Amino acid sequence: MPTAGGDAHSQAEERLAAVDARYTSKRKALVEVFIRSKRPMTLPEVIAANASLAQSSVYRNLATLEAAGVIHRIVTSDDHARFELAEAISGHHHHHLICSMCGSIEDFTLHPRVESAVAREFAGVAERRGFTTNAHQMDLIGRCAECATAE
Amino acid sequence: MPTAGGDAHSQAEERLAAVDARYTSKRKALVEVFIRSKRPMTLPEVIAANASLAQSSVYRNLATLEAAGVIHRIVTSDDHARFELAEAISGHHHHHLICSMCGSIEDFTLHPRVESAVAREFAGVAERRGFTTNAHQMDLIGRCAECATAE
DNA sequence: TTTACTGCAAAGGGTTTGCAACATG
DNA sequence: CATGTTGCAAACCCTTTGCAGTAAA
Repeated sequence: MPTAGGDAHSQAEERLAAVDARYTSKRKALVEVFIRSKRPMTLPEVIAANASLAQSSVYRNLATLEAAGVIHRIVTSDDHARFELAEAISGHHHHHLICSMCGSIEDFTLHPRVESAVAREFAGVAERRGFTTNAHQMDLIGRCAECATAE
Repeated sequence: MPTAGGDAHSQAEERLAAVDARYTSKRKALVEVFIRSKRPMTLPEVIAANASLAQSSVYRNLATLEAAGVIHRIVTSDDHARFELAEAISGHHHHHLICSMCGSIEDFTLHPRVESAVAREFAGVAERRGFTTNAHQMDLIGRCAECATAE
């Protein structure tokens, strides 16, 4: 099931094609930034990673890639939204440690046993409520190691 | 542990006092709006529920109440943030069904067994990463019954 | 050549903030 | 009285959008 890192680009191309969008060099460069990154990134971080990307185009391309299911957007109370490769692309189901002080986000995973127990529960709830579910988010909110000592 | 609905006000007063803030009539009215509401509310909804509340004061008071641990803020990709009573006040540990089309939010709960299995996992992860954890969020993203049929 | 994409600059809009009047202890 | 709160209006700033030029099918 997990997708090898290498064909994230071809996956992206396919998914874009399914939405009648092109996999342009700018979009490729954008996806490349996320492949290289180990954690969700804000827009300034994306542009810092590749200065040839224009702000408005990045926002537009992230929206397009999100609609195509290539990119996932994470919104916290931090100023900037953060973006990462969608799980279907990264092949890496995970959760987030979100620092409520500095807004940084790290990934972590759960034991498969707990993960599937939760998934079953979620499916039951969704069905009972007539809710069509795409995804869940299961994140830890707190203070990262740095911020905990900083204070 | 769960707090009876009735003393949400006194809890709020205590927590505000701990932060050297007053429990003014406006703040009381604001908390009252949340006590009466069954789901997280946006700012326009709060003001619609009590027109005597001024926008900027509500934002400021929500920030104060959030800092005091009385109110919890939920940010989604919807335009407005949503607010609800903090679990310590409502005494009601729950999760959210978030509609990615209309932004509406409903509450739901999990079986205590699954809930505590997840809590244990989270605690372990937090410890290993040096993360000081206050809370977790475990929400379902999808389409509410209305939006699913609407399309 | 037709349609999608890009980038600049400007607009949009939820949230925050300055400040003067007010209430509270 | 001294300090915290309120409300209006203006400022903020992340994000979106208009538009003219450019690349791709």
